[in-house]
This record gives sequence, structure tokens and C-alpha cells, in this order.
Amino acid sequence: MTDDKAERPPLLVLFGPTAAGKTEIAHQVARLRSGEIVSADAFAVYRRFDVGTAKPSQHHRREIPYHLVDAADPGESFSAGRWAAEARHAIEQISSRGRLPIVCGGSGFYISALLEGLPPGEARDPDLRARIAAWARAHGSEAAHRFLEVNDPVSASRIPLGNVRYTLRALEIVLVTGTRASDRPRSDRWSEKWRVIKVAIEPSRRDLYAQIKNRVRRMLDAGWDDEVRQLVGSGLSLESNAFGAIGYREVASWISGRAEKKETEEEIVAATRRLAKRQKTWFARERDALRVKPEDALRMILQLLDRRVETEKGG
RNA sequence: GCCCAGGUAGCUCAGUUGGUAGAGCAAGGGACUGAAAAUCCCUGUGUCGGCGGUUCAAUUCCGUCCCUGGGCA
Repeated sequence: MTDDKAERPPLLVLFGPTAAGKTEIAHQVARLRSGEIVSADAFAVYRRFDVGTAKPSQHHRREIPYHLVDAADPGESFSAGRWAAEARHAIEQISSRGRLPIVCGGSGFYISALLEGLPPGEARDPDLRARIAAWARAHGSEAAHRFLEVNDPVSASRIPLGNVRYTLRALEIVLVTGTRASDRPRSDRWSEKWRVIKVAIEPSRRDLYAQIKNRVRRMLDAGWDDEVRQLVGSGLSLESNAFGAIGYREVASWISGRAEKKETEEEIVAATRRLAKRQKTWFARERDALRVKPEDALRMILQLLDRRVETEKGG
């Protein structure tokens, strides 16, 4: 069993809150251990959303291959399922080239979709979704929740009355698949092929907040406004999924004169902190992750990778 | 100097026909089955501007002072 485990190819998975310094750490690991990076970031996938999504720099991207950055047009709606499928493919390719796949990002749901899998089949139907949403608007969200209670009581009991999005999604699953969302299998065995090494980057709250503040200011001074002007000018709707990225709508308000730069900055900082909090909550469930401070991360990760190699040679 | 309007949670404000007060936002905690940087759930003790007075009881009524807007001089 131990030998069998040692034969599995390594898969490094790096996660943590936004602005924790994950990107730089992953990049250094990739340089030092022949790695390639798979970005686990729900908004870095969108082309032309560059400044506000803190994508790796062009310099970094020339040095190391980055996967799933700029993988979709801003008008597209990405999804955890699509990301996980593409990420799995990329990881297999990287590994088959004898290089180290490094998953790095802060989208907890995406990482969970990658490692644990999602139920088979998308169970998605945009037309039906629109019709259910219209029905819910006409009859009220309570009625939608009651309808779910009849068709999938377990999901209904898990989903708060106020969470219309989850309620409608669960209804969509029942109507599309004929199966209750709560009955769908939610795990597959993909990750068993790998020696998964999970590392959580955990800065102190004080450091993280300072980093967030600095980073938002740098983004605002680095042409975020011009980027938003171009996106809006090209006809992209503010309602598009990509525009849901923190800060983009705030910057749009600022450049249209509806908000001051200072209050825009404050709003974005606050929204980013709230994101970081939700990310911490998400990652707290990863009990088998090595937890490290950003300043120790590179050294600890290299140690971990090298120790595993030693074990393999020794075994 | 005079006349208005205000001073209530970190912020913006509601309210108490007198029985010590509550929304939104912020903040903190949590959930997460293909929109996830999304969506949602939980958490509200604050000299109700200061000091006096009336009252069994004042944040509420009265007086006075201070502060902030606006107006008149």
C-alpha cells in the first residue's frame, strides 16, 4: 500500500485567501521543481479581466506555463464543472510530460470539484432555468421553496428560505434529471490516482488586511479604470458573470462619476476582506492540508516535495 | 448675535403619545452539488450630545450649555 502510494505522481495543491501571496509561492516552486501551474481562480479564466483579478504577470507567464488563465471570453459563463474538467486534463498532460502539476488558487468550490468531483452530468438547462426563475418571481421565493420541499425535501431542509439561487438550482436539478439533488453522488475517484499534497497558505489577519489594502491601491493605480473603460466600451454587459468579480462594478461606478475614487477603494477593500473571510471558512474544512505562513511556505513545500522523493527512492 | 433643522450602534438613519431602543451598511462567525470573487444564514448594551428640572420612572417633556448644518444680520 505504501509502495503503491509512492508510485503515484505528485499533485501539489496550493490554496488560501486572496492576496496571501499564493501566486508568487507557486511560481517559485514551479521554477525550482520543474512545475507548471494550473490556476484555480474563477475570474482569472476570463480574458481582458487582468488588473482586478491579479493574474500572474506576463513576465511570469513567459517563464512558466500557466493553465486556465485567459481560458474564456468575458461574455461566457464559466462553471466549476468546466473548470474541473479542463484542470484535470491539464494536470494529466503536465504530469505525462514528467513535470510537476501545481494547482494554485482561492476558489474553494473549484478545488473541491477537482479533487472530490461533481455529480455526473451538468444537470443544467438555461431555458428551463430562466423559466423557473420567472415562475419564482411571479409566485414568490417562498412558493419556490415549498415546491422544492415537495420534490426534494432533503435539499429543501438544507437550503435557507432566503437563498433563492440555491433553491432554484436544486429545482433545476430535479426537473432536468428526475433525480433529487440530495441523491446525486458527489464524489469520484479521480484524485486517488495522485499523491495529493495540499498546502494552505495562512497569513495572519493583520498581514492579510495590510496586503489587501496595498493590492487594491496598486490595482487602482495600475490602469484598472482603463481596463474597465475598454470592457464597457466593447459592449460587455455589467450583468455578465465576469463583471461579478470584486471591484469591477465599483470601478465602473467610479469612472462614470457615480462614486469617488476614495470610496471606491474603500468598498473594494471591504469586499475583498469579506471574500478572504469566506475563503478561510471554506478552507478550514481541509483537515489534511499543511498549514503554513506565507514566509515559510516555499521552504516547507520544497522540503515536503523532496522528502517524498527520498521516500520513493528509499522504498 | 438672532431664527430654523439636527446631535441615537463604527457609518447613514428610524423610533419611543414618558416604562432605558432597531433597520440598512460596516464588523465578526458560519454554510456551500456546474453563476462560487457568486449566493445565503447567524450575531445588535449603545453614558439615545453634557448638565440640571418635572416625574414613581426621562433617550422621550421643560430649562440651559456645547457641537454640526442652513438661513437672517
